[in-house]
Amino acid sequence: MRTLDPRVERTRRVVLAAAVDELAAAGYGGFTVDGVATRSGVARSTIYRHWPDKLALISEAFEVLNVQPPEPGAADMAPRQRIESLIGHLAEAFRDSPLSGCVPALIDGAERDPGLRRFHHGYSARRRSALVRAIALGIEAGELRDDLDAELAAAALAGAVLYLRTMTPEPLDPARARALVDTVLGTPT
Amino acid sequence: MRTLDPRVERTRRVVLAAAVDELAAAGYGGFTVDGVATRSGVARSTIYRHWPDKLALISEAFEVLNVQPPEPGAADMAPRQRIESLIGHLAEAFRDSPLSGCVPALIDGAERDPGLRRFHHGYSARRRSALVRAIALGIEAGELRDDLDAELAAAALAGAVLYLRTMTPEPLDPARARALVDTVLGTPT
Amino acid sequence: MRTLDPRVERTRRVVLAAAVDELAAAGYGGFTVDGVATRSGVARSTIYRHWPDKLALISEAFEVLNVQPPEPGAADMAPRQRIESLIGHLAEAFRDSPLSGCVPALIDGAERDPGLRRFHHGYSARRRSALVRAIALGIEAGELRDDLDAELAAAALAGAVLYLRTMTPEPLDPARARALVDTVLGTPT
Amino acid sequence: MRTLDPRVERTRRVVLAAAVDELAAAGYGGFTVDGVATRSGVARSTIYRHWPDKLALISEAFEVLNVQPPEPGAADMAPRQRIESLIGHLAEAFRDSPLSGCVPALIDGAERDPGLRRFHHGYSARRRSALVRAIALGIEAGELRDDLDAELAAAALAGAVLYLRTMTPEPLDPARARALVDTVLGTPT
DNA sequence: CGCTAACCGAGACGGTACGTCCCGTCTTTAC
DNA sequence: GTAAAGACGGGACGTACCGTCTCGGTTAGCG
Repeated sequence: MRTLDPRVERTRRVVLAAAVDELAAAGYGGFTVDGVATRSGVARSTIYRHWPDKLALISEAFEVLNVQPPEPGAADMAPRQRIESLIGHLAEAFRDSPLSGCVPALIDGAERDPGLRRFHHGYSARRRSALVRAIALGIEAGELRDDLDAELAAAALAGAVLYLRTMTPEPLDPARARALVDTVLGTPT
Repeated sequence: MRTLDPRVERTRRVVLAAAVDELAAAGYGGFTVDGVATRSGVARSTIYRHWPDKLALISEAFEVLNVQPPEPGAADMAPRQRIESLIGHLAEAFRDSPLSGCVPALIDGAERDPGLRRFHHGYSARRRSALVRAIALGIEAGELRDDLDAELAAAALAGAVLYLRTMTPEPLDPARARALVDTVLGTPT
Repeated sequence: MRTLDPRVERTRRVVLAAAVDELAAAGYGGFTVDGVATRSGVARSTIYRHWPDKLALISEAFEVLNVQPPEPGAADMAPRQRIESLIGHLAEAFRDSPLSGCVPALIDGAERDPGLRRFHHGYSARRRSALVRAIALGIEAGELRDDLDAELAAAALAGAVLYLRTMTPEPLDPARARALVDTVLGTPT
Repeated sequence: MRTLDPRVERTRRVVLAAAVDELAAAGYGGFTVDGVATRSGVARSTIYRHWPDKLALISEAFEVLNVQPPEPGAADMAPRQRIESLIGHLAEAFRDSPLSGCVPALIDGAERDPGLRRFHHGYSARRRSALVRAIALGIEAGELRDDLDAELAAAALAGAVLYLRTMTPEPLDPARARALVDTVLGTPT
């Protein structure tokens, strides 16, 4: 059983893709195994052969979305530029990507299911840490105010994107990422 | 129909209270009319006589939670003090109040149901406006940096509270509200 | 709740009728609640509201078949005539009636389910007792051989009908009921 | 395929044995290919390689049970003795043998499946013919009443055994085989 | 202070989705 | 190269809610 049966590989792939679609379309609450079966063309019984229940499927579908933003040439960027880039990517992801439609579902789901919560918090921590690192570097380099709490600043930056996405009709326009950074971290002198 | 039948009044009251409990306990997804009926001791049919469907009940349950933080003596406070107070209240609400358990549900629910979304965004806007006003006042008074965008700053402050509540295991400790304000708005000179 | 809700009465009636059909068509093994739902036009969920499970429905469907052959003027008949009449009716029932198609199902079902078994044996006993009584009367009256064991003779008579129905392609022709009686009880002198 | 692969022979043997067990334990309705696979230790797919479907396996399992009662020295016995012996064997088989548990299943199964029905009726006919022959001989020899219909008498004798097995809680005690024969055929003078 | 209108409880009903179990077909892997 | 493993589509099971509906019984408050 070392090598994976190609049928299994194929089934897992198409079902997960369909699950992501379903999640974005119907949300955590409206997510339906029947819907995934229909979308994917895979029989319900087959889905249940691979995932013990709906929750397991949802959790794994979320993991599919977990595509870390690349950090190419992170070292080459000035901290502030790096921060703007990260926030820009975040705003982008929260506006356009399939992830965007799933964020509310993920937040609610994490509230109910411990496993999903673990995944969700872990993923957020990983994403956040890049931002925290960049802010800390900026402070160290004297490029940012030294009264900043890097953790809180990161939470404020990412939180603003989250807030505008989930609490207002208009998510943050990626073009305004710089304005946000300026507001929170101060205009560079 | 001017005066309300006391039976109706009583039914609406106990059902809504039960609905809030149910929401906090089971979340948006696990919310069950049967559950509310059981909790409240009111028959399911009676509930459906007063609310057209589950969503309407949920929406109205949320409105019950909508207790605007009082603004007594708002004028008496210095803007910065006022901001700290508002954020402190927000952090409090997001940690302890029954509202806290419902926020994730509300976020996901708003994503699916237009009516709930309207309510949710409207409510957030009302809450946010107090913060924006205070920040604008602070800028005007020269108490805050003049390169601040009041709207973005408010989103960053409230967003940090939201972010820590929904994306990390630990919501913001109200005692750290001041540290957050200092980080986002700058330490007062 | 003394009087029965007419909807309930109606549902029970049409579902049981459909269940009898299904039983005759598909047998004990092939019996399907879905099939009954389709036949009856009653929703599956409604069926399950009235019967806890498939078995309960099957059992009650069998009871519907339990229409005791009338014993009008039983006293007026000579014992032998009475016996021939009973066997004739039995042969008739085993050839034509809806019961006929269900007998094999009943026999197999009784083997698996204790409740069904109780019903089945009790019903058989009631049916048999009329025959036993008639035979005993015949012996007493000197109309039948006195070396007959009434119980065994009844089992042989009813058993022949059962045997021909279940173990051969051709059930007993009711016209041959008399021949059967003559063979088992002896030709009247 | 002239000579049988010993592995095939072995597989057929153990699977059939397991099938008989399964049949007796679960009945026609509860019979499960999975169950046979588990009981026998042979993989489901292997079973399906040797039998086209569940029914074929069941049918052949029944044939395993088809061990005709030996007729050694049949010629040596007086007809009546021969009849008593046959009925005694039958009563025995219907009380103790693995066959007994399968009879109801066989009866119901034969009702639904033509192939099984053919087998079932054919087998019954073979078994019955020995009885019919013995009765006919007895009539010929003047040992039995000459108003007997041999076929009906055989059906009555075998039917009584069947009836008591399937329609009453107590199958016929083999010790009472003689009493049954006496009742149906008359006490020998 | 009695009548009428409404509210209330109980719960039947048709649906939809869940997660389980088994069937019979089929591919894939391993011996 | 054949047997074992087991994936797959399919379909029934029994459970849990949903939202609609009908039915009597009670209770408020108007006349």
